[in-house]
Amino acid sequence: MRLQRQGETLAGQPWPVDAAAFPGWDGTVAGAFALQAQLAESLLLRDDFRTPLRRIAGVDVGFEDEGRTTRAAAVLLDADTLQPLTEVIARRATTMPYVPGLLSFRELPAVVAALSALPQVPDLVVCDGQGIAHPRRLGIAAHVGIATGLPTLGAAKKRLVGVHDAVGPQRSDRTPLLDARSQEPIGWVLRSKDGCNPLIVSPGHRVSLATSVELVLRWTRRYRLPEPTRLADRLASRRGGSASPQHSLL
DNA sequence: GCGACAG
DNA sequence: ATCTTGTCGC
Repeated sequence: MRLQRQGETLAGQPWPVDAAAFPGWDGTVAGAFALQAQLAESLLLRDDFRTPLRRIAGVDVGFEDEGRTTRAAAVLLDADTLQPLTEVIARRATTMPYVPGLLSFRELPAVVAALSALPQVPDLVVCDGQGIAHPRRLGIAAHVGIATGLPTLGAAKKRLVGVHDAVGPQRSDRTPLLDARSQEPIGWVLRSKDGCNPLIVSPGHRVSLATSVELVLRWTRRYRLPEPTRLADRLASRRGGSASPQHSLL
């Protein structure tokens, strides 16, 4: 990789801009950083969702054609039984490369398309990735929340930023994820299953720090990932599992 | 300058 | 994320 001047991207040129999804973005890294910081100011970090929750959704992304096509899967499930009600898939041409910290610029368009294809609006959305546990507090879960207005939270398999103590070995054991500089809490490191690596949980939009972990724990059954994200992950990654409604659109 | 770095 | 077999452990 070669040098990079101000206003340019890693490839030396601005990326194609999706005006609808990223209003005002100039396609540069600097512009993306500024947009993230600005959007993060609109995040509501208090519980502001329908109770009791009835239908929740899980979203995840996979790729086809050696990465040329982005495939987003959204699964709507009953908030109590966690049984899948509907599954949809949306495809979009991939426009951006993966850049740590800019994941939403690559996956958001397809994710929003998939959520829009659901027959009913979910009360809360679980995303595969960070919420506010991000350099500028706008991980994909937070961005999806701002873009759709829906309550969201992120359940990531790995840490992007933040520091934390060791986590206990038992399911439900957790430790706060803190901003390395301010020491402010930005999420949790949660042992969702015995013997498995912990999850990094953080609120996205309209969900509090305290509630984000409780919900992820409540929605995690016999696997490491919470059901919403686990099911969406299976769909997006072209894997199967058990029988369930397959309302594929697109 | 040297690592770290969601999916 | 994706390419992929076997293998160790609950």
